[in-house]
Amino acid sequence: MLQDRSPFVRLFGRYLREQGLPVTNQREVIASMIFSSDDHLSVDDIDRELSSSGEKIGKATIYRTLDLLVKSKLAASHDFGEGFKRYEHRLSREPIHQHLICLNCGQVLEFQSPDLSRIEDYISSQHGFKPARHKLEIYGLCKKCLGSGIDLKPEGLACPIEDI
Amino acid sequence: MLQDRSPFVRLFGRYLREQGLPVTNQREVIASMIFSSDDHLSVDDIDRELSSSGEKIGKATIYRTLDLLVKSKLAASHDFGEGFKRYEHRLSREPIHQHLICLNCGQVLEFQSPDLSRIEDYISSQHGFKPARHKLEIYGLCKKCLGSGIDLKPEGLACPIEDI
DNA sequence: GTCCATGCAAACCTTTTGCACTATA
DNA sequence: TATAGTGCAAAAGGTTTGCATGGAC
Repeated sequence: MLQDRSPFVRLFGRYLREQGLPVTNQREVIASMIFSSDDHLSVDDIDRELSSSGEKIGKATIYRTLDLLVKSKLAASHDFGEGFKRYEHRLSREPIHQHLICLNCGQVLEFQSPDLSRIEDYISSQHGFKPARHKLEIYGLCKKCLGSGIDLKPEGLACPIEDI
Repeated sequence: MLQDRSPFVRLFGRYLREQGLPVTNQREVIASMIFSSDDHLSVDDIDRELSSSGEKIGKATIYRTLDLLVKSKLAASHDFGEGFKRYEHRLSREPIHQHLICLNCGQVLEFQSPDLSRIEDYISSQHGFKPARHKLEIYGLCKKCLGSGIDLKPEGLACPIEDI
């Protein structure tokens, strides 16, 4: 059971007012949907859920509102290589950019590793690079899919380099 | 100066024959372009370079050949969130999936961190996950852009969560 | 001669944009 | 009432596909 997330919708309203932008019903509905779900939602997910709850909001408005949520830093967008983006709220203090992604069922699990920022700092300093954010994605098979006997098959050359 | 990469084109030819697929001139030209460059090439990069060297190869053929190169595991595709994919050869024995990406000029630097596989193994075991591959991307500003005084500005709420 | 690849154009999918209309403040 | 948002449809941009032709084997 999720805690009440309506304060975050109000926070988004505050952001809009700060920017001199109108707080519309559509924006609040979409924000509320993002804040109420702990999943990574696609625009299509949102559109389908809006339709099934009787809301009539155009896709363009969904895209435009998601842009605002990302700009406000209350939400973040991800690209898991599916050909479209997914969006999630950023209610936790530290945004998590580390994911375990199942290649079979597409489930996304978040995790955090304190060691990772050490790696980020070290590598960056080695290259004179100023890091702003990072993204670690581990692709593989989740517990559930492993349990149902699914396996991944390699398909390329057995040993590309040594075989020349 | 790059070493001679034509053996890899022949290797790709071998892969095609193994699969019962014809080895065509277009496929060899595209493979050769991938193997001769150590950059991450977009389909557009390839198309432009083909045009300027007088080759007339359709975009569909480029896409289809890149698919084959990826299947053969002689090349890999990346999505850096630009809205299109980039391709690179995988001639190094261990494919590198760690990148420093400049948010200003788009330059991509590869790096390797031995500590990362430790993290991958540890996290995976914690979640009963079977890792197949990973991707670590650090976004920020490269040395060159930092040197020319570029900086990144945050734009969201100063402190989204505490401010409710 | 049989497949399969190629090139072109059309289709596709996600995302963006233009515009007439409506709602916010 | 001024300004910006909304919805729709069209456009845009990357990628895929259908089909007639041409090339590999």
